[in-house]
Amino acid sequence: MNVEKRGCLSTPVKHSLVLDGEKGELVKACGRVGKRNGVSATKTVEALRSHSEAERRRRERINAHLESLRGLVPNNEKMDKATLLAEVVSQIKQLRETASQASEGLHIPMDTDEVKVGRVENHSGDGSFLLMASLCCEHWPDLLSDVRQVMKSLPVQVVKSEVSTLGSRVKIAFLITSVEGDDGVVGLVRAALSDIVEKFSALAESAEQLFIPRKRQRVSCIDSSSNLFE
Amino acid sequence: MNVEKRGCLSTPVKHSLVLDGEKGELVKACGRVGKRNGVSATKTVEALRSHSEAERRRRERINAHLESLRGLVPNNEKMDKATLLAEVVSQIKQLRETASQASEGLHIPMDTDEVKVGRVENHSGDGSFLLMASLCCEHWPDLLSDVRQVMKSLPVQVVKSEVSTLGSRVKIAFLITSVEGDDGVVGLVRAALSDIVEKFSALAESAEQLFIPRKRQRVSCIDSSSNLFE
DNA sequence: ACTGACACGTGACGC
DNA sequence: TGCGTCACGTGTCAG
Repeated sequence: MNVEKRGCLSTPVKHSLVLDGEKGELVKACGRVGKRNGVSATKTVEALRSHSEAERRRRERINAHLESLRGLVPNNEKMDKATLLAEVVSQIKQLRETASQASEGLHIPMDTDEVKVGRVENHSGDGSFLLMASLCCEHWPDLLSDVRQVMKSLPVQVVKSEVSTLGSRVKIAFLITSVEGDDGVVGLVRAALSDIVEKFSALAESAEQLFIPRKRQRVSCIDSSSNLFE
Repeated sequence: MNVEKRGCLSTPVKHSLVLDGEKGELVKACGRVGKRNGVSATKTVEALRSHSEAERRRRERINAHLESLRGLVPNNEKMDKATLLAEVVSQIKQLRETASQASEGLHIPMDTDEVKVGRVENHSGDGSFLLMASLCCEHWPDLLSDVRQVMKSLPVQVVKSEVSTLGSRVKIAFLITSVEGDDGVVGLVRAALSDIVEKFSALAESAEQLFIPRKRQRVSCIDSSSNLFE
């Protein structure tokens, strides 16, 4: 067995004192007591009693949370403690997946940087092409200005834009048209947007590395960090 | 104690046999063995050993799920088993809330000005109140700056903000928290946001009245007018 | 009879 | 030191 072993298993048997019954009573002193059964015995049994009570409190706390978890999974009752936990972990994973899926269409920023550019179906066959572009990254003070400037420099026209924040993350989505129908413009937009998110990555790497070891907050979904309107 | 009690607590002490050591060895027979220590003893110790091994397997299963849960909460390591479970239940509740929230509010700007402020259910009972606020109005150049400034002056903290545009209309939605639980802050936020939309109405009334009779575009959902990044 | 699941008390370890 | 947390073995009940 390669796992670390703690607890009483690796030690020689003791079981000197046994506490039992509704009230703490010393029942057995099977091993060598060694010394007299005077005041030290009562002290020992009292310590033992408080110990077991503390342990019972801990168990009650854990089981209370476990029961409150039972109320959150679909098949709440009559479930193994282990399978309940398994159900909980799958529930969390599924919730995260659906949350991120909902954010696909709803533009909720995730915790990973990304740039996506794709062509939408031609909306009216008038030679112009419709593109859907989005970038997701950390927010920094001049992000919107930079984005504005970059988009102005591209041979596209922004039809609709939507910026949403979640904590310190920000996602900006565009609906843009381009008269140049080839795929070159797709790569162009993607490169420009990638430049922006990489610009921040490089900018952050220099300062972040000291006092923010690896915060990487997972999707805890509502947090109180900075946002666009700070 | 009114809870059902199971296990060895309510029974007189037994501890007839004790299994210990790396391999199962019978160490002590403290109580009355009663019968001979013949084949029945070896059978008993074998049963005891398989029992403890099964229990260890069960523990390992539970702890494995617990560890995989640790990987899903934000502060994964060095956390109490109980507080870990508490964190998990709050995580699930928050994920459900945000999931339901994401599905309901599409945040598409309408063509009528409006300000909505409402209280969301307490998200974790930690005294802070969660508010949902949104305003919808025409877009003008300094709208975002004004909103930013107003929100900064309020005794609230913006947790999430989302701005979407449709044509020349813009809708800005906030998820904000406030430590002051009374309804005063609701009115405060509503008044501040109403100030903003009225500010534009007054500003527009002076100039608009001549050359923009009644544009009133309906919800044609994707159009190519001005946007936030123009 | 046997297995799995639970609660309990207890030793070890950390602060 | 004492208090809290953990893993362990064990008694006990249900299927």
